[in-house]
Amino acid sequence: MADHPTRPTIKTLSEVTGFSIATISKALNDSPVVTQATKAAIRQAAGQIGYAASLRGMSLRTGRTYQVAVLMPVAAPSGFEWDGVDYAQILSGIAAGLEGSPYRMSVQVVRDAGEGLATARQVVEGHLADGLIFSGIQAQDPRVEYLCAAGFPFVTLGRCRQDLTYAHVDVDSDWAAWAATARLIAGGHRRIALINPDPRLSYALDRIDGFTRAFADAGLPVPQDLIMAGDLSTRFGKQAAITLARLPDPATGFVCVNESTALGALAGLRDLGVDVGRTASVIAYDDINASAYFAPPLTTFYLPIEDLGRQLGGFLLRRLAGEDPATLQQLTRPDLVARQSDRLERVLPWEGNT
Amino acid sequence: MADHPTRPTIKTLSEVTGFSIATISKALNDSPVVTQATKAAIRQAAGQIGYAASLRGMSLRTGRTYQVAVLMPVAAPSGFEWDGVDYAQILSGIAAGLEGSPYRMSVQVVRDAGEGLATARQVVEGHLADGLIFSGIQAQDPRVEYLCAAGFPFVTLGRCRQDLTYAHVDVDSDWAAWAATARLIAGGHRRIALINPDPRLSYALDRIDGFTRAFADAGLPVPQDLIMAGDLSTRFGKQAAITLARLPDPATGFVCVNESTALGALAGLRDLGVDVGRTASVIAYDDINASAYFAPPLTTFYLPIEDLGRQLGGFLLRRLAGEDPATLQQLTRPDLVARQSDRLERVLPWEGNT
DNA sequence: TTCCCCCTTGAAATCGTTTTTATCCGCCGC
DNA sequence: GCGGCGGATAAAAACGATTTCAAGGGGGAA
Repeated sequence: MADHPTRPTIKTLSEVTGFSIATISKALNDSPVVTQATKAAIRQAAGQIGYAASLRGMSLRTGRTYQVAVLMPVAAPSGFEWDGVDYAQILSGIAAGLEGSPYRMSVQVVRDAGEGLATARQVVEGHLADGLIFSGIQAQDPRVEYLCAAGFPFVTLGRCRQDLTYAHVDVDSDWAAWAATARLIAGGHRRIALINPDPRLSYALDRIDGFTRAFADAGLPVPQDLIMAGDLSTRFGKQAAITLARLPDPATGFVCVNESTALGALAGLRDLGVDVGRTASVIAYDDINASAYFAPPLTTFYLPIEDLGRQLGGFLLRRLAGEDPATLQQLTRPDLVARQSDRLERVLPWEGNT
Repeated sequence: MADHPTRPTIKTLSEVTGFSIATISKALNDSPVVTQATKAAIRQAAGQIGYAASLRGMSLRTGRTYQVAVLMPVAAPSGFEWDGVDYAQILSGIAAGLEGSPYRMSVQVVRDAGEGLATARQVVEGHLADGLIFSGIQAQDPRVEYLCAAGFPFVTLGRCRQDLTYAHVDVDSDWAAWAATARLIAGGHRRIALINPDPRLSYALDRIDGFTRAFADAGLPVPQDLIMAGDLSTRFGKQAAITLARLPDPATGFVCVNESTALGALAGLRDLGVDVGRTASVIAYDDINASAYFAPPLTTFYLPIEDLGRQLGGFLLRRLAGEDPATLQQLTRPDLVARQSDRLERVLPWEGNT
C-alpha cells in the first residue's frame, strides 16, 4: 500500500497560487463572486499540478456521496439457470449516462424484491448513495412506495401500477405483446401461448393486456389456458412449451418473454418432435441478439437495453439536479426484427392434410 | 430530497452515554485501552439509538474509501453481439465475497484493455477505491504491471505470463482444452478446431497449450490450420465454423471458448447442412448453463463463475488485511458436463460410406 | 476630501471520524 | 507520607473540502 506521492489538495493549490482555499473552492465551483481573471489563474494552476478535488472531502462537507446505487437482481443461487438478462449491458448504459458527472456507480446485489426494499432502506438511511436505480418493478412495488415517501431521488426501469409520480424508463410491453400476438394471429395461429414471468411484475400484466387486446381486436376468444407464469429461465421456457404442446388442443404459437425462455421453448418443442417453423412459431423479446442463431432464427422485438441504461443514468442525473420527476418519464417501443418462425409456412395442424 | 431525521453521529452517542467521542471511537473499534465495561455500555447505547459510523467521516480521516472497484469489460458498442459472459454473476459472487465487510462494490465499465489501464490509474491516483478486481488478463498485462509497481491491492480473474507475484483466481484453461481435445480425439476426430478468443489473452495461450498437448499425447500432428482466434461473439463462432467446415479437409470437432461461440458454431454448421452429433462435435466452456438447451445439447466444462467471484472478493479482503499475495492464488479445474455432440455416433466422413 | 458601499478575497467554522497527546486519579513502593 | 507510574478517559488536531461571515480596498458621490 505504497503511499503515493500525496496528491495535491486544495491547500497545495492555495500555496501555489497564493489565493486562500476559500477562493480556490469558489473559483473551481464557478462561483460568480470570483473574478474571471482569478478563476482563470486558479484553473490554470490546478491543471498544472493536476489537482482534482477529493471526493472524500467534498462528500463529508456537502453530505452528498457522489455515488449512484444500482440494485442488480440475481437469481437465487439454487442450481443456476440462465435468465437471458445481460445486466452488464444495463450497467454499461448507466455508466455511460453518468459519464461526465462526478457520480460513480455502486452495485448492490439483491436476490429478491424483499431484499430490494431492505437494500433501498440501507442506501437511504445509511446515506450510501445520492440516488438509486432499479428494475424488476412490481405492479405494487414497495420500493417505489418507500422511496417516494422518503423523497429520495431514484429512477426505475419499469413502471408500477400505483398512482405515484416518479422518474422512470420503460419498454412498452403492452404494445410488444399485442404486436407479437397479432402477428401470430395473422399468420394463422389461434392457439397462441403467452410465456410470462412472475405475475407480480408490472410488465407481466402489461403483456397479458396486450395479448388479450390482440385477440379482442381479431374478434377471437382469448386462450386463457395458454397463459403461463414462471420465471425467465430456459428451464421454465422448456417446461412450459412441453406442457402447452402436449395439451389436447396444443399451442402452436409462443410469445416468449425473452431469449432464454424462447431457447427453452425451442428445446422443448424439439424434444417433442415439433417442427418449429412448420407447425409452430416462437416470438420473443430480444435482449442480447442471440435469437438470430437459434434453430430456427426467431422473430423478436429488440430491446436496446444499453440505451435504456443510458436513459436511466441521464434521468437520475437530471433528477439529482432537481428536475421534476414528472418530466423524467419515457416509454420505448421495441423494434420488430422479423426473422422466421412466426408464420405457418405449411398446413395448420387443424386443417388436416391435403 | 427530504433531509431525513439526521441520523446519529458519534457526537450524539457521546451525549447519550456521557463518554467523549474519542472513547466512543476507540470502544467501537475494540481498542484495548478501553475497559470492557465501558465498551459494553457504549455498544449497548449504539445499538439502542441505531448508530453506525459514517463512512464519509471514516473515509476522510483514514484515507480509505471502503470501496472496491471492479473493472467490468463490455464489448464495443458497434452492433451489439452477445458474448456469453454473465458478468452479473461474477459481480454477484464478488458482492457475496465482500459480505460482512464494510466494503462496497463500485463498478467501472471499460471498453478495452487500454481503457482498463487508464481506469486503473484513475482509481489508484484518485483514491477512488482501496482495492481493484479485474479480468480479461493478457499474457503481458500492463494493468498487472502497473498495479504491482504501484503496490496497490488487487486480485485478478486470470493470470498473466509475467513473473510477478499477485493475488489471483483462475480456471485451468490448459487442462480444460487438453481434456476437451483429448475427448474428441478419443471419439475418433482428427480434424479438431480450436475456436479461441483474442490471442493476447493469457487463457487463449493456455488453451492452445492444452490443445497442442492433447495431440502430442496421442502422437498426432497438431492441426495448426484449425486454430482460429477471434472474440467471444456468436457471430465469430458462426463465421469460424463455416470457414472451418468448408475447408478441403474440414474440421469435424470444435473446441469452443464459450457458449456464445458454440451457439454460433452450431448455427454455422446447421446452415451448411452439417449434422452435429453425427458428423461433427462441439465442446465448449460453459458459463451460463444454456448449452443443455442447444440443438444438440453440448458437452461442456462448467465454470462456476459465481464461486470464482466469491473467491475474488474474499481474496481481496484478505489482501486488504495485509496478507501476502503469494498465498492468495487459486486455480480451479472446471467440471466436465457430458451431454452429447462430442462423439461421432455414426461414420466418420473420411471413412466413406459403407 | 471624506464617507460609504460594493466587489473581491480571506479567515474560520463545519461536516464525522480517528489518532495523538494530555489529564486525571488511584495505588504501589520506598 | 510522598513521588511516580500506569490505567482510563478526555481534549484537540487532523483529514479535505464548502460555506458563512468578516475584512480590506477601490471607486463614486456628496
